[in-house]
Amino acid sequence: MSQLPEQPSEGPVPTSADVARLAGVSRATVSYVLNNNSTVRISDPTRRRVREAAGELGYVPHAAARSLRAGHTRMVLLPAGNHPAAPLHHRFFHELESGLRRLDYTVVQHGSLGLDAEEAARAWAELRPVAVVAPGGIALTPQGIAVLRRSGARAVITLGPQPVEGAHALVMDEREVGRCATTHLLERGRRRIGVVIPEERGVGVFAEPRLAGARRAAAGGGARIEPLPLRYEEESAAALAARWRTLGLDGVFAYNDDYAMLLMRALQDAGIDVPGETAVIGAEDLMLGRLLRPRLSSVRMELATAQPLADLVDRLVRNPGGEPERHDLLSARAIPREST
Amino acid sequence: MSQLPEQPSEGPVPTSADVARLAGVSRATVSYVLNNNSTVRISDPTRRRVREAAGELGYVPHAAARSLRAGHTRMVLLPAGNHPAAPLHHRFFHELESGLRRLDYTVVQHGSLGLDAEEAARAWAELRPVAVVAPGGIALTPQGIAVLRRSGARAVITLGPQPVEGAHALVMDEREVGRCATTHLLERGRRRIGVVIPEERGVGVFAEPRLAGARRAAAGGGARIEPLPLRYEEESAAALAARWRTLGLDGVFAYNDDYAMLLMRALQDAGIDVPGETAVIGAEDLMLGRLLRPRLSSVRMELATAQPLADLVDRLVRNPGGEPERHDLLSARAIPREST
DNA sequence: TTGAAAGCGTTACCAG
DNA sequence: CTGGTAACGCTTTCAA
Repeated sequence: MSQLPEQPSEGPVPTSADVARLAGVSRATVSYVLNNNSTVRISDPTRRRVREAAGELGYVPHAAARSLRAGHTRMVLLPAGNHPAAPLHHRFFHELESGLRRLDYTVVQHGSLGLDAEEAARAWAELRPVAVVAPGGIALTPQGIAVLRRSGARAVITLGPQPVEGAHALVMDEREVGRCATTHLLERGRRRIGVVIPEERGVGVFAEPRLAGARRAAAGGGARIEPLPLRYEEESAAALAARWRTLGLDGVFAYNDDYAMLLMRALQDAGIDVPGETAVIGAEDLMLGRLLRPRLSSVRMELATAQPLADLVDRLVRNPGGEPERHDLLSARAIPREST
Repeated sequence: MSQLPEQPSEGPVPTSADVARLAGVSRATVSYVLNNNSTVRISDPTRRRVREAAGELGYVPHAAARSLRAGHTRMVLLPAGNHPAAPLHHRFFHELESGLRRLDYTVVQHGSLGLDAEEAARAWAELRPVAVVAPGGIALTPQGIAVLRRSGARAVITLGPQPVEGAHALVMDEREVGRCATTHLLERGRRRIGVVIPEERGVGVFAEPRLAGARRAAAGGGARIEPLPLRYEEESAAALAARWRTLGLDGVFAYNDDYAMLLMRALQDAGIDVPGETAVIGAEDLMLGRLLRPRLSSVRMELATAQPLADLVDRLVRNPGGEPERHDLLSARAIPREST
C-alpha cells in the first residue's frame, strides 16, 4: 500500500543534498569535490564516493542557484537578430562563441522579435548576463544600455556597422565595402554609378552605410551616385532593367552578390551588355558569382578572427571601468573579375 | 571624507527590497504589484508608488532568483548547431521562437561546439529548461535525454531528419527530397542517376537521408544510383566533370541548388550538354537557380508553419506524461525547369 | 490591505 | 579534513 507510483522521469530533481546523503557526507563536501575546490583537501575515497553518488543520481548543478549565490553569472548574451545575418556573420558568431566557451563563459542567444528596444533590454537584463554582445540591426538605445549596466552587465558591446553611444563597439564598417566597390568602378572609368538598395526590411542597417561609402568615394572621383531600390525578386529586377537606359548608368554596385546576380541576369535579358554598357560589382565574394558569365566582380570582406575578440570581451568583463572602446573588424578589397 | 566614489554604473544591482524601501512598503507588496497578482488587492496609490520606485531605480527582476523560488523555469532551450542551417530552417526557427514567446516562454539558444553529447546535455540541464528543442545535427543520445528529463525538462523534442529514441520528434524527412528529385529524373527517362554527397562535414545529416530517398525511388524505377562526393569548390567540381563521361550518368541530383549550380557550370565548361546529355536537379529552390541558363530544376521544400508547433511544445510541457509523438513537417515537390 | 518569515539550491566561512 | 550555517533575490503562505 505504500508503493509510490513515482516514475523515474517524474521524480524530484536531485540536489547536492541528495548526493551528500547518498555519499554519506555533507553538502559542503559535495560542493568542494564537484567544483574541484583546491583550497581544501578531500580524501580520494571520499572524492570517489561523491562522484559515484552524483553519477548514480544523474545530478546536474542548478545554474540559477549557483549564480544567485555567486552574485554574478558567466553568461554572455547575444541578442539574436530578426533577420538572417549574412553568411560571413554566421561563421564569425560561431567562432566568437567557441572562443568565449573556451574562456568558460556560457553563451546564450536570446531572440527579441516584436519587442522594442527597452523591453528587449529588460528581458535580457533579467538573465543578469555578465556581458551583452548585440549584433547590428538589434535595437540598443542608451537607455537600454543603462538598464543592462545597472543590472550588472560588466560589458555591453555592439557588433555592427556603427557604434552606439555608451557601449563598446566592434565595428564592421560597411561603408568600406561601398567605398571599395565604387573606387573599383571609378578605376574602370565609370562615372555614373548606381547603388542597389534592397527593399527587404532589416537589410537597411547594412545597405545605408554601403551607400554612404559609395557616395564618399564618388565625391572624391567626380562621379554621380544613383540609389536603386530593388526587391529580391525577378520581377523587380526586370522592371529595373527595363528602365535601365533611361537611367544612363555605366556602372552599378549591387549591394551584394545575390542582388548582383539577380540584376546582372535581368540586364542581360534586357539586352544590356555587361560590362560593356554597364559594369556590375557585388560584394561578399560568394562562390556562385564565379560561375556566371561574365564572372562577377565582387568585394571580398574579411572579418577579424574571433578568438582575439573573445579575449577582448573577457578583458572588458574583468576590467569594466574604462572608456568605450572601438575596434574595427572589417576589411574589404575589390576582386576584379569579368563583370567590370 | 565620507564621499563614496561609487559610479552609478558600478553600484549594487537594485533588488525588490530596494524598491520596497523607496516606496515605503514591504517586499511582498512589491512582488504583488509587479506581478499583477490578482489574488490580493492593493490600493491604487500604493501600486503607483511601487511602480514609480521600480522605474526610478531601474529595477529588473532577477530571473534566476525567481525560478529558483518557483521550482521551474519557462525557458525553452534550442541547442544551436555547429553548422549554418539551411535558410529554410532559419525562417522556421524565427517563427518558432516568436510563437513560443507569444506563449510567454523565454527562448534561448545555446551553442555546443566541441562538447560531446553527454557534456552538452549536462550544460543544457544546468539551465533547467522546461523544454529542449534540438535541431538535426545536434547530438542527442538517449542518455542525454535522460539527463534532461531528470533535471526537470518536461519536453525533449528533436527537430530534424530522423527521430531519436525517447524524445518527441518534429521530423523533417529529408528522404522525401531525394525521392522527389529522383522520381522527377525517372519521369524524364533517366536511369543512371548520380547523387552528389557534399564532403563538408556537418552536412551529412542532411545528405545521407537525401541519398537514401533517392535509392528507394530508384529501386522502384529500375534505375542505378551513383553517389558522387563533392567539395563546394570549383576545382572539385571540375575534377568531377572531367571524369563525367566515364561515369556514364544521364541524370544527377546535386544535393541542393548551391551544389547544383556549381556542378552544372563545371559540366557545361567540360562540354557536357545539360539537360541533353545529363539532367541536373537541385533542391531548396533558391532564387539564383532561376537565373541560370538552362534554368535549374529544383525540389521545393515546404515546412509546416511554426505557430502550431509552438502550441505543440506548450501542450507537451503542460501534459508531459504521454508517449513520444512524431510530427512530419516537411513536404517536397519537384519544380521542373530547363535543366531536366 | 500589508508585513513577517520560510524556503528554493548553492557555496563560503568558520568551528570542530 | 569535514559539517553546520548563513546568505544570495524572490514569491507565497499565514498572520495581523
